[in-house]
Formats: sequence, C-alpha cells, structure tokens
Amino acid sequence: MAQMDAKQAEKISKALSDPTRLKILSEIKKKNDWLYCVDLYDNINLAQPSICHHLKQLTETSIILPEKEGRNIKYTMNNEVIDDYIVFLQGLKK
Amino acid sequence: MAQMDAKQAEKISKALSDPTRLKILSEIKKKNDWLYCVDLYDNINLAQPSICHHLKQLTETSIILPEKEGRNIKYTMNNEVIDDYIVFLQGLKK
DNA sequence: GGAAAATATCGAAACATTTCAATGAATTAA
DNA sequence: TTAATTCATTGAAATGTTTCGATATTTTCC
Repeated sequence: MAQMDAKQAEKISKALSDPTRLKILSEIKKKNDWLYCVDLYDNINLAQPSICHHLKQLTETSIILPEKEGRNIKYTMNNEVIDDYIVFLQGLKK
Repeated sequence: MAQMDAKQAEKISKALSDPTRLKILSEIKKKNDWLYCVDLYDNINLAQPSICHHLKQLTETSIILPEKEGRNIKYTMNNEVIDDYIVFLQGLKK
C-alpha cells in the first residue's frame, strides 16, 4: 500500500468502529500469531453468520489476513495496514 | 486521558469513519491552527444542521476542541486524543 | 429593544449496518 | 460415497446514522 488516502482511512476507521471487531482483533493479539475462526465461536456471543460478517469486514480492509488450512481458516494481524493508518492519523495533527 | 480502552477506541474510530468528518479535520489542518465553523459552509456541500451534527461527533469524542468567540465558534485539533488512539492501535499489532 | 448572524435542536425521511435462521459450498474422515 | 465439520451466502427484521427543513438559542450591532 502506498500513501493511504482519506477514503481508505475512512474504511479502516469504519472497520475498527465496532466492539465485536475490536474483540476479534484482541483475540488475534492474544493468540500471538494465528487465530482460528472456530476459536471465536467460544469467545464471542454471536451467531456464526454474524461473526463471519465481521471477519469479512476486517479481511476486506486487509486489517487481518486469512489463510486456508484444510476446512479451517486462520487469521493473522496485518501490521502494515495499521502502520499506514497511523501515518494517516499523524498527518491530521497540527 | 489515561490508557484508552476498547470502548473509547471504538468511539474514536466511529467518529473518523465518515468522509465529511475527515474533510472537516483536513480543513482544520489546512488552517494550521483554528478553523471557524462558518468557513466550513463554503467548503462542505451539506446543510448547516448536517455540518453541526458532524462537528458534534468530533467534539464529543474530543478529537477537536471548540472555543467560543463572540457568536462564532472556532475549532482546533486535539493531538492528545489522536496520540492516545495511536497507542491503542499499536497495541493491536502482533 | 429589534434585526441580523451564527450555531444548536427537533423530528422525520432516506440510507446503512447488525443480527439471525435457513441454507449452500467445500473439505475431511469414515 | 456418505456423514460430519467448517465457513460463506441469502434474505429479512431490528437498529443506528445521515440528512434536511423548520425552528430555537445566543450574541452582536444599530
């Protein structure tokens, strides 16, 4: 990703503006590397399609990266996107 | 503000997840210090109550700080909140 | 005090997001 | 190949956000 523009920053912000999605990110962080989708069903009190919906928003913005492993999917944090977003935020400051 | 928790980060994210609000922040940045509310009516193609609504969301989260000056209100960026938000984001990374 | 200017509030329409039950698709294991 | 497991999609209800016209509030200037 080059320089993040306002439209991209808006999308990242929106992806981060939901308690379930922040919870998912903290679960990934807790796992330290890869989090399996299946593990979320234990920790998040929502129906499976809802969790799937939130994961989609996080993957579509590339905040997390999915990897298929058999019939499971595991996710990892994409630090680059967060870093680019931080650069954008720094640019807002006076 | 002490350590920003997930609930606060969610609110900041939501405040930043709208094109008009990002535009307002870039206008404040452009002015380099203080932006007058009135100046936004020229640069943003929305009715006055809509702009007022967006300013409210930015002030309620303390992303910008208002100051009354006669019958005008001027706004400045609150770097601290952005910095605290950035610390929260860094904490999401692996 | 009365008129003008700047911002805020209210209420409703339009639009977007979240949630879930039902169902589909892909993969594994028996 | 059949059954079980995991994730994705669809469609609809509930909820939340954005927008604006109308109107209220606050301050200034005459």
